[in-house]
Amino acid sequence: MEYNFREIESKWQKEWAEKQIYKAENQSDKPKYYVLDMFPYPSGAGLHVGHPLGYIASDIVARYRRHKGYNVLHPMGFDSFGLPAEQYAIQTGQHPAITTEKNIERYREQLDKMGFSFDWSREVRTSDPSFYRWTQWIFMQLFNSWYNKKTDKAEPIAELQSRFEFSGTEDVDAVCGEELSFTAEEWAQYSEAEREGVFQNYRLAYRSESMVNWCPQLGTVLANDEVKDGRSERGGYPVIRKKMMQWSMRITAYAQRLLDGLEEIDWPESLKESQRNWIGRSEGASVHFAIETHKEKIEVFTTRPDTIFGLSFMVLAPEHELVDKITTSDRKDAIEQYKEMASRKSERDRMSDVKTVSGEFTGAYAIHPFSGEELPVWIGDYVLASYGTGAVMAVPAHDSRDFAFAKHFGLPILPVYGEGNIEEESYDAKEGQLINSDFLNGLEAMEGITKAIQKIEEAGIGQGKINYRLRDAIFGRQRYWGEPIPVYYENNIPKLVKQEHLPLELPQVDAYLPTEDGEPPLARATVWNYDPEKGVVPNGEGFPLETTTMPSWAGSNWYYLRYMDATNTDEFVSQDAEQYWQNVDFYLGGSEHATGHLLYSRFWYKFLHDQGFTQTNEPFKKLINQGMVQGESAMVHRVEGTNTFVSAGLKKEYKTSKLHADVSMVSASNELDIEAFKSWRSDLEDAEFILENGKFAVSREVEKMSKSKFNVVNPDDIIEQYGADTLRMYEMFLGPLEQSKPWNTAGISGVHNFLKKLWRLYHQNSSWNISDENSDKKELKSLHILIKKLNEDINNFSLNTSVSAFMICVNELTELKCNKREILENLAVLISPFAPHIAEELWFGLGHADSVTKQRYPDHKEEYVAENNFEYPVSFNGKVRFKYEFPLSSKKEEIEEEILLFEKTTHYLQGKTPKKIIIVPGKIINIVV
RNA sequence: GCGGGCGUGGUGGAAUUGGUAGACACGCUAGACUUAGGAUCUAGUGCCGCAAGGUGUAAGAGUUCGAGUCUCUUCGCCCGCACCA
Repeated sequence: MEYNFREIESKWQKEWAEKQIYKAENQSDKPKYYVLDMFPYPSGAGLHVGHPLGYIASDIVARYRRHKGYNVLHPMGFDSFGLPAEQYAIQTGQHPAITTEKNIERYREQLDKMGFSFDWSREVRTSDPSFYRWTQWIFMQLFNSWYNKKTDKAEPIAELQSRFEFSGTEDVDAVCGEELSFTAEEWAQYSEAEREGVFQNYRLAYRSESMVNWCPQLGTVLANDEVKDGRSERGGYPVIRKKMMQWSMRITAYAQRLLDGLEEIDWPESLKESQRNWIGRSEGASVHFAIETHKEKIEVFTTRPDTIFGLSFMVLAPEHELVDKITTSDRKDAIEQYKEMASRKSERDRMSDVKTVSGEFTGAYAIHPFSGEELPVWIGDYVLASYGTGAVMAVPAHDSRDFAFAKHFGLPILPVYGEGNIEEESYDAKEGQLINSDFLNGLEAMEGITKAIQKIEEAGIGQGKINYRLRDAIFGRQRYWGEPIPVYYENNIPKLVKQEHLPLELPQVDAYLPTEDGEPPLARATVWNYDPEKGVVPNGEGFPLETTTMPSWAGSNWYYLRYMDATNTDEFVSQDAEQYWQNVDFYLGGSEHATGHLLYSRFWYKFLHDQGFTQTNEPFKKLINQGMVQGESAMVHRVEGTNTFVSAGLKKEYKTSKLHADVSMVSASNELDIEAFKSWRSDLEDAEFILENGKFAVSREVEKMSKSKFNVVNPDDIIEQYGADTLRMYEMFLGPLEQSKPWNTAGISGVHNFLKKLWRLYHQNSSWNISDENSDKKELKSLHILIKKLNEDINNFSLNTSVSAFMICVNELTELKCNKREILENLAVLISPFAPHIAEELWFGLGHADSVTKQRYPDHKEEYVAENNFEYPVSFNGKVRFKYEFPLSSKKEEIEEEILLFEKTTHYLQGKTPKKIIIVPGKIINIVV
């Protein structure tokens, strides 16, 4: 009987699906364990071998935990709103829902072949109205909330309203766009529109005129994390800065809590560091500077208030609102010209051009608050409008950027620390003693900061302040294929759609493009107005609905909560389900979501926590980033200007250019199938080949796996050839989970051979061959070492070494010709998380009717792992510690004899006698001296 | 520039956390069985050397009885942030 993986795998997959064996219950006496994969965007290309890497690892963990007696939630779904489906729709006119549905079907088919233990009854799709109705619902909660700094949590906006009615802004300490100040009487006089304007300043989901990243090619705005190096993350199109009325999320309200929360979660340090950088907390002071001949004050943020006496000028960002007000008439033209030039520069230009110093004098002077001296006010594009207050106090002696500016324009450089050579460069370190600084003289830098803040506060010109780099997240997208924002406009006042009208479903449109006058695609809909009584009505009736949609991260912000109670039609998740599952115990996904998805979902989770909907502080307790599986592209070398190809080893003798060949035409030993290559493309039909030792070789390059590089390896093909169990184990065997690695099919035969060897252990001469005799010590030892190793490895997510441990054990058992029932039963259970199909078949073959999945994972017994341990007591005090190995066969007497000899001869002991010796034959011993 | 991580055979990668470096696997070399199989089994395989032996974890130094592991310097690679005041 051969190991017929095709038959075995399809048989058990069918069986598992029919019996719904992986369905998780929301009530159980068992402890819960929530294993989550980052759900995929179903692209048209289908899955390649890289995608399932994480799913396999999490599936092993999920199956292992089930064996260990946990009630495991291991769901899967699809992040099905997104750009590619929309762009395909623009080209073909086909509704994105149709393409998406097709792609999901294909994904599901591929996933099913790999034997995953997902509970598909909980599947979610972000583009499904039954799902996004709750995304819209959460948006409404955010719209109806403000952030109270005093209680440090989000509270209902109605509560804020009653405060305004009672005492205006007095006693209101809120996170807001700008500090407002009005009395209850003034509030009473405000019109409805004015009031809403005030509320927008406080709501957690709000509209504001703000600088956005606008991508003309994509026709939409992008969030900061969707822009890389001044270009769009998707597509790589240029992004420009533009002022627009936009929906935003006040994530900045949660900056500190998002930072603090990182301490309590078990995530990779690098990922936490990325989030810390992104949040960018810095401590310092906010200082107001008076301007000569003007009422207005310039507010700056500085981390170095200690250097305030080294201040010699001020610089504003060109976009700063005070620039026009304070510029003197003689400087007007120059300033206008400079502003014009700065606004034309794209963000990318501005970043790539950090070395050129530029700026312009406004003609105005600010007053130094302590010395009373005049400080010229400049504008310069090295000051960013989006950070701090968009203005800096320039201390050229102790800040390299201010230094460059001062040198360039010949402004004074006043040192307040003696260190460094300020003729050459600024001295930026926060070390040394202050000089030339009045009341700060003689203080150490850190003391100087504290003292300066104290003096600034006493003088009433500012206060200590913590500033964050984190910006509010732009939430609206000028796209069709996203969740409609559940808002309509009554006399231009944004109002929420009634809850009973959710979901607010995407309307039909004639095309998926923006309109001619640049309105988002939803503006094309003819039925896109709202009547609070009737719901969505044709245009012409009711009030206009919002036409922008939510960004793709909206649904992925909270999908993991929906899995807990996926079919609930009354709530986004029931309290019972949420209380039971709480949060994700183990989350697995790529590191590319560090400052996007993983930050936004923590934000929403904390918001929902404030609302009393979630129990814990953090959504994902443990997180691992699986590495990317890259492709090994095959490059053929063509002699330039000809249709002649030269084998890789000879390419140096010719002038060649390279092109990608499809990896399916290349053998593991890099030999190209010339006939297949010729018939691949019409222009290659009459190609000629210069061989090397009778063969034509390609060269290999490791690149991202992609269709355009012809290096995609399809898991379906691997499964067809070797089976899902081999694929699963091989992907784990490839290397550490976190590490990126190229896919190389060459080694897969080793894993496949292992499974065949495993199979043979249970069979002899084509039939099952199991002995009911008792197992002997060697067999038990081999088994228990494996159990011990597996328990350790799976808990450490070190799955590659687990596969090796299986191989060692099976090699040993094969050598021992072991066919004992006790050993083989345990082995079937142990391998089940890794290779579930073969495990199930072996378990079945051992005569069991129930599924191997339900078996308890064994614990190892120390007595088998180290059965000959004994202690050798000696009297001696010291601290030397070393190890020595005895052969496996050693007897106690032999070892003792050996030690006596050892003590005499070795110089490590320096004539001393060891205190305690712990001995494990076959292993290294520990000698504590 | 700042922050985080890494560097081990021909290849993927192990190393009980300071204790036999190279587990396991691929590849390669021999051989066995064979009416050929992409089958299975045996032996070998870091490098130099016929061998004894020497040498060896990017390079150099240090701590230690002992360093792939700890410290410092240099080189190289990867990731994140970046005119952030």
